[in-house]
Amino acid sequence: MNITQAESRIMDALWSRQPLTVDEIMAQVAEPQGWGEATVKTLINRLLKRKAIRSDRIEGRARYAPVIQRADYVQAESQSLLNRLFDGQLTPLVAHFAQHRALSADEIKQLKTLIADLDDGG
Amino acid sequence: MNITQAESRIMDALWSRQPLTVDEIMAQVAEPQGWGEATVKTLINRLLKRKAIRSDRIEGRARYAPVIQRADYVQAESQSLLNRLFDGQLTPLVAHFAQHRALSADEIKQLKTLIADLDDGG
DNA sequence: CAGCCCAGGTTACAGGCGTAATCCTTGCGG
DNA sequence: CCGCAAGGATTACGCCTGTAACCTGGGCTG
Repeated sequence: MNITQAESRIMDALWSRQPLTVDEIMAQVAEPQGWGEATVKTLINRLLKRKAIRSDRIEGRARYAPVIQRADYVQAESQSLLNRLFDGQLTPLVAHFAQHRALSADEIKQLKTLIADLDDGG
Repeated sequence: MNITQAESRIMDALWSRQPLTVDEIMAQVAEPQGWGEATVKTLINRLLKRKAIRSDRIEGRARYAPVIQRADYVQAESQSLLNRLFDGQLTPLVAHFAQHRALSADEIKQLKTLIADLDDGG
């Protein structure tokens, strides 16, 4: 279920609130892109065709809602990146950021807390 | 400096060893893809044109070497993913994996060690 | 010195993606 | 009941990407 970058903007709108009409999606999505309505409609129809979203006619208007879950999409994208660049492992990615983006003390603290919680909770 | 997925296979070869001739790249790259030589040549030329790699004629043969660094590429790709999916933050990505991919005890230990070292070393 | 072969460069082409205009359908107002 | 407008579907189109065939210039061989 490949979702392109442009399409993912539509998905984002629907993941944040659903179901939405074309106009409502336009409102959420047109912001930085400056897309025309026709463009949004095309994206919607491509997503429909691939069953990534679904349309229900409610009160005479078509409303669109996501079929695939955001978590699944995020998972697939992230795992794909890990596979391509970090041998499928999460730790090397964190290590990379540690070296090359100079994690702030705050971020390190957050991570530490998170990991600690995992230990406890898991 | 956008590098496509197919192109990144060429880059991987050159990052692992350089400079390489077309034949040598073929040897490293053809493996799972089953690419013909013409395909590899095209990819090489596209990368050349965009100055992602460079060619030097050594002993009468063209040898190719990366111009852009792997770390930079990895950084750009990773940051782009974080921006698109995790609000630019690393911690939410780790948190996501913690929830959805059930990190193994071993991975958690690795991460913990890594974070601890960051604290010390930084 | 002529031709051939090979490495390297140039052109090709189909499918996907971003972007959009155009067409069709159906409910509503007259 | 008829036409029109809004909404939704269909078609369009150029660029990018994956994949590859073809052309060319220069050195080796006879």
